[in-house]
Amino acid sequence: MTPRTKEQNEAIRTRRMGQIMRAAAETYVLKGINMEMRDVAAAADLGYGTVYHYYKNKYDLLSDLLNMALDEAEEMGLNYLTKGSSVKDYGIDLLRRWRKDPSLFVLYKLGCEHFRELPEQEAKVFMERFRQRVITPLAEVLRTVSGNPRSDESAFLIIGGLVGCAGLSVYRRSAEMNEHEIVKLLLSSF
Amino acid sequence: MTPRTKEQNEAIRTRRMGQIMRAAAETYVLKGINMEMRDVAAAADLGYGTVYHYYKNKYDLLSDLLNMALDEAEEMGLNYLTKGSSVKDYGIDLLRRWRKDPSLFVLYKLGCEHFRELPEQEAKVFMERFRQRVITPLAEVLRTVSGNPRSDESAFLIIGGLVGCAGLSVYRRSAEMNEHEIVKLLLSSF
Amino acid sequence: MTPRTKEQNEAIRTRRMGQIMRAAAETYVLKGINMEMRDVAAAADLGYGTVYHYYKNKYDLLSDLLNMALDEAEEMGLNYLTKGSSVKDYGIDLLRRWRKDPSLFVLYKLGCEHFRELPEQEAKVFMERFRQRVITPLAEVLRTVSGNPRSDESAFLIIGGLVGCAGLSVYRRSAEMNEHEIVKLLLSSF
Amino acid sequence: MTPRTKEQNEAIRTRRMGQIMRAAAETYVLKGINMEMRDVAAAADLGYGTVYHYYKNKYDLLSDLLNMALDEAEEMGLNYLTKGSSVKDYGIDLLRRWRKDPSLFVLYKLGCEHFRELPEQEAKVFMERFRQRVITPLAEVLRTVSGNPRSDESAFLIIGGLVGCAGLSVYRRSAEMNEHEIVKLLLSSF
DNA sequence: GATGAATGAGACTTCATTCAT
DNA sequence: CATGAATGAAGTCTCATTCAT
Repeated sequence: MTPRTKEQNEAIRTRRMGQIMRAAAETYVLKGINMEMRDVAAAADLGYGTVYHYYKNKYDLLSDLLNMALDEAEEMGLNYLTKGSSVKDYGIDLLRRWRKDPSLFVLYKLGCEHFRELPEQEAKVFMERFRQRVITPLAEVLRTVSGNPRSDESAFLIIGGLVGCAGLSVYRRSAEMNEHEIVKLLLSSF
Repeated sequence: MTPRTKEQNEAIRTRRMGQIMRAAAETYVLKGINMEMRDVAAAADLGYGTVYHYYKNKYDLLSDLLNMALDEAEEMGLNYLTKGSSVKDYGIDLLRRWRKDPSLFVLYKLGCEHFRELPEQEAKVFMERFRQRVITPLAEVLRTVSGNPRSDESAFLIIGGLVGCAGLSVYRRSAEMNEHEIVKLLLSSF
Repeated sequence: MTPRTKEQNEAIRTRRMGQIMRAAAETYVLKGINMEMRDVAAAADLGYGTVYHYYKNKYDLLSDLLNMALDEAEEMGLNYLTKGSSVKDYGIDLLRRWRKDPSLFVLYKLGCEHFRELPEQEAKVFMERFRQRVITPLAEVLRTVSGNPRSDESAFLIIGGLVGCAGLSVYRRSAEMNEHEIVKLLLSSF
Repeated sequence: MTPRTKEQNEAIRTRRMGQIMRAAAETYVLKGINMEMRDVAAAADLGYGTVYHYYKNKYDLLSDLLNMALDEAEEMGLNYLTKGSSVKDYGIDLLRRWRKDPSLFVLYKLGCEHFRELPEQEAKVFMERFRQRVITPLAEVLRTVSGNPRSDESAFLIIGGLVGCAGLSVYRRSAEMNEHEIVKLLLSSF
């Protein structure tokens, strides 16, 4: 009888956007940049008009997805720095999160590809953010731990290697991923 | 106005197809699966009708590209097995070839993504070939070298890690790539 | 929490419909046939669901608008005929009303364009009404005043010319419109 | 056997663009801003992909149309100024051209509506051009002829009135338009 | 052999309209 | 009565592919 309150609407919006985001991440992992809005809508179990109710277009959706993931990635990095656990633990943690949260994996994957499939301008912006909020914090640690002067480069390599290995199971869509084996291969020197 | 001889025509064909293939690989690296035939033609410095003169369609072109690369990859593997050089040398060699020949990198990259952006049927076929002609030979060596029983898995991880690391410079389109650093990171245990 | 009386509801309805109608006219002037229901709702300072609470659809709203305007136009014509003022005064009066009431201007504007942006059937109906209730009465006067035998044609031309001139200030959304100058230009022979 | 020469291609392009432009003008007159690219293509007797081969999008097409018309309008104005014929002759000429060349009519029509159905930025640009290349030259003449100090305003009114009147027959899609009657109504004082 | 004009399937996106609250 | 979330029909536009020269 009375229309929904502002709060109710806000709650709906929040829920829907989460739903869509999750669907988008899954769809992206499956199809890559050619994911269709129809697929996303279907995966979110919504009409596809609804996706456009919340996101102006495909790249807007992808942007939001990446920004959310950047927040999570940064927070995870800080958390790791604070707790001061080892690089190996960091790797294990990362691999586990990627498996649980596809959007996080998508961020790192695109980051390692310099976001090349995004519109040029956007790619530049995200690359900068990725470097600042993900790579540099890790590089900082590497510098502390091993006195590596080219640690930015090394941080990139570590992430690149992890992404490459993780992709193998992500794209196989197998539940299993032997984080320990990967970390042993890549991070045995830490 | 004398017509060309058969040999001359054949020579032209061969040259053109090489030109197109190389252009396709470069374009793929730049744009991913969304590379346009127009881009390929432009990169090859040919009219875009010409690409269709040589290749029936986009996937035909991509297939040819991947098959060529498979040949090269297999040969390189055999060569390596014969000469019996170390896993590290193999890695270094691989990284160098990827830098020089984008199509070879594209093969390994797609392989690590299970060729997921190709039409399903084609993806299956290529995945099978990739495993047989690239992964298994490497796994064989690993088994010999280290007695690793899960060596297929390990071979995949090594390739995945290398692809992830190599991508960092490939996509940055920088000439430099520190093969030794990458190999030290990934293959220090070999 | 006492429910509203019938009268109160009726009053609300009337007020709302006026609000929406005026908003629709303003929006139409601004955007033309591509006016969006969202724009109308926003201009009326109402939620956009509310517009649909009162009008079944866009053309229903436009129809109502035009019918209201037709009533006013006809009444104005009768009034003018009765009072027997000059064609010039009629012109001045018309220009003033258009400035004050956008919906009236919209009616004449669409009339001069044969309602061509409306669905065909509706266009026909409105064209007929427009002719009967607006053009013919004016033509009648012209015939009396100047013995013009093609007075329907002339009436149309007069209205067309006035609409064309008025549009200049209407679309500029400037408050000022020099009615006297316009009438001097167009109706100096009357 | 040989591909087309540059000149042949250029000739084709020119012809096609003319064909499309003419079709667009006709379609615009018929449907207004809601003209569909399909309609334009059909009117030009071309596949609709072809329209996009020549014009990036609907507004690009409309822009080109208006710019062409601006050229013609300006030239006509200059011609008229040079020959020094009367304002009445100018009116007659204008009305005749509008009848023969819909794109010219579209320009003046949109000009009188401040190009309000175009994207805001574009509207501003075109309004400026319209004023400079169409209105001001006419105003110049009016100033000379009648010493009118507000001649810009008057020039607009004259054009507005003519457009309003001309629209009556244009939208009726009747071949006949009594230019003399219109000019007598509007320009008897010149 | 080489080219670019022409095309339409299919993806993207808008917006009128429905509907639950 | 009032609202905005949800939806899909219908339009816009891209791009792989065909074809005449």
